[in-house]
Amino acid sequence: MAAADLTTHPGHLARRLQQAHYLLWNAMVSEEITSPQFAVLNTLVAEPGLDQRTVGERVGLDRSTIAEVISRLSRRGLLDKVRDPQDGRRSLLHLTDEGERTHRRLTVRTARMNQVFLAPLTADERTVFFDLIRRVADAAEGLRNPDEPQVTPR
Amino acid sequence: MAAADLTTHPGHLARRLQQAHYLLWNAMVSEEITSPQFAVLNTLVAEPGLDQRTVGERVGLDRSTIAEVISRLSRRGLLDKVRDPQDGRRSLLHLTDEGERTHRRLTVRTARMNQVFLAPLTADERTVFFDLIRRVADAAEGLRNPDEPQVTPR
DNA sequence: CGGAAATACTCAGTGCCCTGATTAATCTGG
DNA sequence: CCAGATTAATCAGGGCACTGAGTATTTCCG
Repeated sequence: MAAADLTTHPGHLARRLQQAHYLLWNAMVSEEITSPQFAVLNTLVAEPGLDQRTVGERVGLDRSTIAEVISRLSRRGLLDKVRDPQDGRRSLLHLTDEGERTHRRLTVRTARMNQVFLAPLTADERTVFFDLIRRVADAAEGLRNPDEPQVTPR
Repeated sequence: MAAADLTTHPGHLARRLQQAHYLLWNAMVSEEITSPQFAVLNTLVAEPGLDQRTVGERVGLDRSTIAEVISRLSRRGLLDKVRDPQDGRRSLLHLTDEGERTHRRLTVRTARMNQVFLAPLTADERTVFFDLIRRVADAAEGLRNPDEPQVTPR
């Protein structure tokens, strides 16, 4: 009795949206490099030499997950990992030439995939789509870190 | 050079949204039962006796994942799994009393959590939020099964 | 009837995602 | 200066998500 309607549950919709994206990514972008892996490459293109924890923060991955993703990228020779001589706890990350080439190649394909993914929406709707999701995600993340100012600097 | 802006990548936003939901679920609903597990319980409340594959279809999980989720729920005594005497390939699923109690208890908490999760949006915005996500997810799923009629019967 | 095709499920393998505990290095205050 | 707190990374463990291959059962058709 009284089963809930999952189509009005944001968590269920978020999961379905992510799954749909996963499948399209595999079909249109790459079967080797995943979307989170691309996010890491993209961050290191913008800010080479970041440490592991900060990269995780940029792309929204916790310490354990970012360690796994980086270890896979490193194993495939897409990035280098060296101990910070100034602070022996940190590992500093830099893309290899191969890593930069891969990023460049996938950037083009990712843009194409996003076009297909968002095709059902008009330009105005896409703006709203981004805005609504961002607001919900940001607010929920804010609940986790009550110490941070409500508008995160940066 | 030329790093992409991930805040305009729907896949990245979808992942962040799901992670935010995961954390809130853990904090406000249950640390034992996950959101996909609740979705399975919910489906079996509405339609007892479904087979495994159909449940997976209802909640959007592939054959392997639904098998794992069901095995966990079964191990915890929340559902029973019996071979269909009419068709020896199928396993038919029914909630136990404990499973129904758990579903009832979590339904209340889930509703509360959704309120908190969607708090940043007005009532109108929530409607748009659901509509946009559903349209994008449905369209992407449609790309996978080109044989299905564009408006799925049911 | 009987073999080929389809179907439901399982298994192995890869990757993402989190928490809690541990280890190593740095920083801080008395 | 040095003991305790903090921080970066690792490790163990549980769960979600997919693909490809394999098994058992049923169905379809000649």
